[in-house]
Amino acid sequence: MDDRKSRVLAAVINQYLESAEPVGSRTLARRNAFGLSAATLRNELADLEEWGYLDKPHTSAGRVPSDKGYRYYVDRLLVRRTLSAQEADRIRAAYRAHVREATWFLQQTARLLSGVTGYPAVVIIPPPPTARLLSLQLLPMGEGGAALLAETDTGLVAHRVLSIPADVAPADLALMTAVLSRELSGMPLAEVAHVHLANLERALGRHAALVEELLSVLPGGDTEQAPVATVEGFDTLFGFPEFHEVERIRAVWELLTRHTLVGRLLTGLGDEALAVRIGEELAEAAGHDLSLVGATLRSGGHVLGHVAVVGPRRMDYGHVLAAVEQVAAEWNRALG
Amino acid sequence: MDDRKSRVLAAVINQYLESAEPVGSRTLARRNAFGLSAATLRNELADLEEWGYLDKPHTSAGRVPSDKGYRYYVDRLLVRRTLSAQEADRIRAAYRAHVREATWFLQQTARLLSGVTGYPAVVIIPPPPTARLLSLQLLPMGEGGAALLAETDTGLVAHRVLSIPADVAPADLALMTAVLSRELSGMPLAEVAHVHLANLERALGRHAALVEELLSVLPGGDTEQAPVATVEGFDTLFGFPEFHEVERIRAVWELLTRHTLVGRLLTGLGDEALAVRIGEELAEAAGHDLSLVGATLRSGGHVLGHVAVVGPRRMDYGHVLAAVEQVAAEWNRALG
DNA sequence: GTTAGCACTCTCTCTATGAGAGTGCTAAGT
DNA sequence: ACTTAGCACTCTCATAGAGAGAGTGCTAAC
Repeated sequence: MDDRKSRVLAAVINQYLESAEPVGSRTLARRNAFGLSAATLRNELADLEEWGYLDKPHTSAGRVPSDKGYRYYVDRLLVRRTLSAQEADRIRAAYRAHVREATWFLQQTARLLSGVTGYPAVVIIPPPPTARLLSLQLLPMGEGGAALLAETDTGLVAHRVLSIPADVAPADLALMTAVLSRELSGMPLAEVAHVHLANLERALGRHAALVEELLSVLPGGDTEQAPVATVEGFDTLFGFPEFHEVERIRAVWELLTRHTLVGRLLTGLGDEALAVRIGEELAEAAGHDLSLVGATLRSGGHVLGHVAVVGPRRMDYGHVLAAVEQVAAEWNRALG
Repeated sequence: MDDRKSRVLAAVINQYLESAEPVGSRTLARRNAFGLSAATLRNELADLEEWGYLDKPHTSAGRVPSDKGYRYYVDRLLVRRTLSAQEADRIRAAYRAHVREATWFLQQTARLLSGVTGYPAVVIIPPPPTARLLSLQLLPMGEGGAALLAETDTGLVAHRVLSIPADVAPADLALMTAVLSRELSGMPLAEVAHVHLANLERALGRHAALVEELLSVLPGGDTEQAPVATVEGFDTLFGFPEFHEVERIRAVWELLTRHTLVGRLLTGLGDEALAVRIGEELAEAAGHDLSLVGATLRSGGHVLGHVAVVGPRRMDYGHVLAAVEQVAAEWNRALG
């Protein structure tokens, strides 16, 4: 692949990113100052197609980038862009807040990323098998209420507000807190909901059953063992011609909202700091005309979850890469 | 409108609810045992059309119910159905949990209703001007963290987990809690975020700025003055032929996710216990082929918010009415 | 009041046609 | 040896016309 072919490939892809229409030799010659005629470009295009960088929808249509073409473009041809000052500020500002709730954080991050890029964004935090309970508090909360707060070593706090029977006094809650802290702290979160309460029962007496019930609603517990995932900006897809059929939209919806699918999508990123997956590389049937730009979220040393922008393969990779990278960096800084 | 015409209208609507296709006199005669010929039915249909209960998409098509037709059907012809035992159980079970968080409650309710009916469901709780702060607590939470818990007289609890500077000791938090409780309790929630802190400043000294910042992230405060709304089950719409064009889907998405629009939609219900809005009755441009079945959520005496199922006008009103009614009743029982 | 019959209307599907865009190949030019 | 003009060919898309199918409204007979 010589230099000229690279330039031609880049030109085809850039034009296709804008127009979403197959690119023909004529318009390519006219719009770019190659100093080459359409006929010469046709030869170049034929070579690029033969080598698999371009596809043709049908015999007499222009060329369209293939997965391999996009891949080459992203790896070698793309000029890494930096975000505008406003965008960078917007991202920094978002992480200046004091809030430290898992759900709030996820939603803010997804919304921010979708807002900046104009594509849907998804954040997922699988309940990490490694996450351990640091503290567990049960606090009186108005009449008949109690707050259950659980802090893990991932830096995020899970919490639930519960109602409790009237005959449970604040002192009882304090007792439960003491017992639970002693018995459960340091325990992997995944086990908390299933913990056998033999020890607890003796210590808690008549409240044992209540505690068991309370623990089961803890996020990450029985009722919410699915990973916590948030998708924002789905509606941006309505604007792209590649999703003008309902079936396409539906397939992407399915992909983005079914936790198992998103989970597979994002855990596939492993611990790469910044990764791009194009079309078939996603290895999801529904995703063959999608691309994903993702990053790994860390807390302390280990992998906390992933954040990604998902959009049509015809995506503004330069911009999205910069945005995802920046957001992940700010997140990691804020929680690291 | 004599009895026979009513029966004909009901038959047309029932058939249209199933098929989504205009109903012709021939099939109508064949499927229903009216003991009448197609020709006679044609006369009846012509009358019903003239009176505005039916429409014709074009001259030589069958009949389709009009808003007025659906309205008559819902008000007079519909046989109120009861939910199946399983459905009723499912709804009851959902409200047996001890959780009392606003967001959790909203999401559960919307998901439940959508799951039972097969249409999208939406729950909205506008920040009630009448809601007053009952208690406000600031509790230490792990290292560098604090939980801000605010209980209002609507029975739901708002809360945020925050990070705080390292030099703020638990004792400081206790002080803040005491001062804030004294100064703010009984205050309408809407004012809390804007409260002038003259009194507080004296009492809190160097922590005043911090407190001010914390209060601003309180739900219902500055950063979240929009009503809390949740939509679940949007994807059910993909299955209906009336939404097979992306523009339709997009319009409904817009309607359901823009808080101002949902707000208008649902506050339009006033305090009706159970209400049906059909097509143009919604008074929303995007909603002219939608219907809504909504109910009012109460807490104590006053209106807390609304819950609704939104779907195509061609909706299984009997089933949806029963489900919405039941869910609202359970909610009101759980929080009343 | 009900029904059969019939002309009429409108949509939907299928087919044919032509315009437009683009390709691949060949032969000539540099 | 590379580049370019020219041209035949292919494929899609938009348009128009024909015919089938479904349904209506009206009339006249029961």
